[in-house]
Amino acid sequence: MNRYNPLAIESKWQKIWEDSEAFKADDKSDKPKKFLAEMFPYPSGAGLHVGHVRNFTIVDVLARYYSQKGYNVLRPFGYDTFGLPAENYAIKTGVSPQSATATNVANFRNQLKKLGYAIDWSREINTSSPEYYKWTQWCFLQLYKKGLAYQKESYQWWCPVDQTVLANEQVENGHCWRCGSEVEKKKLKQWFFKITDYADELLDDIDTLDWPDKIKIMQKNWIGKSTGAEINFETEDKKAIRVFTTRPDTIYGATFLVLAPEHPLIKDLINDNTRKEVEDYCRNAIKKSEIERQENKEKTGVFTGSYAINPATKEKIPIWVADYVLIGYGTGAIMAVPAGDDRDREFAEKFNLPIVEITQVPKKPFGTEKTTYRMRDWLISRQRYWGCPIPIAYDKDGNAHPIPEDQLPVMIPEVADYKPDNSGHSALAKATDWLKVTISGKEMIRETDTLDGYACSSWYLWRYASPHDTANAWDPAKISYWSPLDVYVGGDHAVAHLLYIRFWCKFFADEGKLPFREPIIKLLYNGYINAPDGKKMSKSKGNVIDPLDVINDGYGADTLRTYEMFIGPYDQDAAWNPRSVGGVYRFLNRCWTLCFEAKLQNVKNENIRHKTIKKVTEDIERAAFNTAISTLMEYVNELYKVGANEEDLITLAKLLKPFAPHLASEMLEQLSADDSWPEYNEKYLVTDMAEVVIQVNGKLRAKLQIPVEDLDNQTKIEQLALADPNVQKFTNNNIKKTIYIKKAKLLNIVC
RNA sequence: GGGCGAAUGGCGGAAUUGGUAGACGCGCCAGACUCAAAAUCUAGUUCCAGCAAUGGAGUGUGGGUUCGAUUCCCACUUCGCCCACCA
Repeated sequence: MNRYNPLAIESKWQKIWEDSEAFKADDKSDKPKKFLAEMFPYPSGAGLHVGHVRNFTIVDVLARYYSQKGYNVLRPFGYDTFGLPAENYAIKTGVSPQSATATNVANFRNQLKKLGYAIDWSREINTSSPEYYKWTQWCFLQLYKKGLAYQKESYQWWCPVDQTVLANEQVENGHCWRCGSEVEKKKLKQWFFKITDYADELLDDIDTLDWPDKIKIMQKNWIGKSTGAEINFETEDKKAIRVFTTRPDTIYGATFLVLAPEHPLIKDLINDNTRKEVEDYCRNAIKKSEIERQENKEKTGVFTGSYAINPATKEKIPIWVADYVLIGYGTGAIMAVPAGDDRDREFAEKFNLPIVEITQVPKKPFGTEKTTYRMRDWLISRQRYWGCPIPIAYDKDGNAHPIPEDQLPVMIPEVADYKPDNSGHSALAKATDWLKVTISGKEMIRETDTLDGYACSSWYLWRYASPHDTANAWDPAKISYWSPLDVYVGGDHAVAHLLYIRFWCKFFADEGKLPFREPIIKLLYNGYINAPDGKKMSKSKGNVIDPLDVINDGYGADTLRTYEMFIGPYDQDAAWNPRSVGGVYRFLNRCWTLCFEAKLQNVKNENIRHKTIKKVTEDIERAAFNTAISTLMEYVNELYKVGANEEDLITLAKLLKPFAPHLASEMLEQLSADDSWPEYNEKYLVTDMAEVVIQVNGKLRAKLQIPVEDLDNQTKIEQLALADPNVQKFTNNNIKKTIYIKKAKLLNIVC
């Protein structure tokens, strides 16, 4: 007797798919298209983990399902290869990031092939290859030309260990998202993208997206639009202090002003008595790490010595400095209304400032209407070697000049030592020859900052349309055929990446380079897979499940894939259960046995077969992969009971193929069948007899088998129900009314 | 502090629009096959009572709406995630 041998079957089909370039997408086709992708991974040295497998398998199930349905499917793959781990590894070992990245990509590619993914390998992209980052630099220059890439000196998050600036999104509870060390503030000249120009459109278009509400709400909160007013308060010597408030109507209760410690007017408001105290306070507050500000929410502040006039009450009110007012939001100054705002009240109580109830509301509002956003411009400078060089050079006066497009890419030079120095420059500053560049005949020095990795991932989906184009970032005709992306799958970057890619899409649409304003139609945001103990998998805890071990232990890729789809709803976190893996293996083994070992039976299974087709199809459409698989399990269990005919096995193999493509291909080959997605026929969904549930006062008391044509005959059903002894026991001939729901095949007798 | 979500057997989960709660899988239990084990197959498995038919209870807690509530409403408890002095 033969046995299900997944490893033999899988290597056979993987070779067939590779040799025939089975998943090469067609740039022109009469068929409707589907463009599907996962959030491309950072290829770490550890290789694939089970979380990747969940993410990529969802895409693969959809890609195979739509192919089987007759769509022209584009399912490419890429690697997000710039980043700190490769650079830190280089600093530690001397192995260049270029070389470590090549090794890791090759390892990922081999592992992906062992999973049998339906990837168009001719479209593989890699953000750290010069052919790719040339166009990342080109994108930067387009933004620069329109004034959307600009330099500004400001206080920025600085990670003292990684020696780099971090964006707001890369600071988690006052700690660096990479190395976990406490971050500090540093005043630096940095490059920014002006994402705030698109704040309104980014906000308004969220409602048009077929994305999870959770993500949409997070993006809305991140953008944080609020409308209010800016009001000028004059000091006694006629200096204007502009404040922002969402409640201009509370101005009669404004009893003092508060400025952020970084506010530029502070130096004009202090006097000889207050100078030292205020300057000390500001210096400390600016230096104070965010973690200290958070841990100690006790209000602190100092009086400047100056007063302003409340334009509503004409009262003289003191001007204070306090770090609970943030320089980056509004105008960096507020009118404090302690009677209406908890923070202002706390401050007033601590410093004995007047708390005045709001007695009137101004008929004509003070100030001018103003909208503000919590979202700040996107800080893109990174003082790191292993990133996309910013295509800028400086003349001898320090003025920035773009590198001409025909001089792209600005290549990453080879260096001997990858360590950044402590002057705030990356290791690129050590490449002395590379630093020198001639633009329009003038000697200049190159920018040594590199771009935030999120810039590289802000356009990669469009590169998939024409990954080898040497004349364009993306081919206009091909991108209009494939884009926008129909389904994007991932479990990370709810705000950052998914907001940035929307921003670039809108910008390039305005440039006439993209014929759509939203890059991703549908987003599936998958949950994490945790260790069997329910905790996060981590090397230090030693609870990591290696997906390649699961395959090589003999279960095979089909079991691994099917198990990860069966583990639970795709959007929820799940804990790995080794025993359940065995259960899925048993299921595939039963499929194999039915096809290769069992005798075909002359049975009529139309009803169960067509019910199965309908349910599995609908479940895949609504991304309920776990119940699609349980439906297939029910079908197999039924076929074991009643026997299977050839049509049953063909249908089973076709429905199974998105999840277990190797086994299904083997079955289809044995059955000499193609893999076209089966259609169900409504006429087989109905049976001769139907079960009607009889309730008395909402409690189940009997089940009746009646001919289907009698389902419309309520009188007859009632008669049959009342003839049932168990129903009689509970009704006692005392019936108030009956409710019959045909759709639910349910009769409720109320008494 | 604010926002969002979740809570169902021994465990993971199902119930898609208010209509038979517990599909499917794990585990457990019994049987078949075997010298035996593994593998495989068959049957059972929410709890309580009962040989059984069947009855009672039951979806975090307390209330409400309804003929009927895991599903809708109100209050609460616990857990998870996100944001967090944004005026």
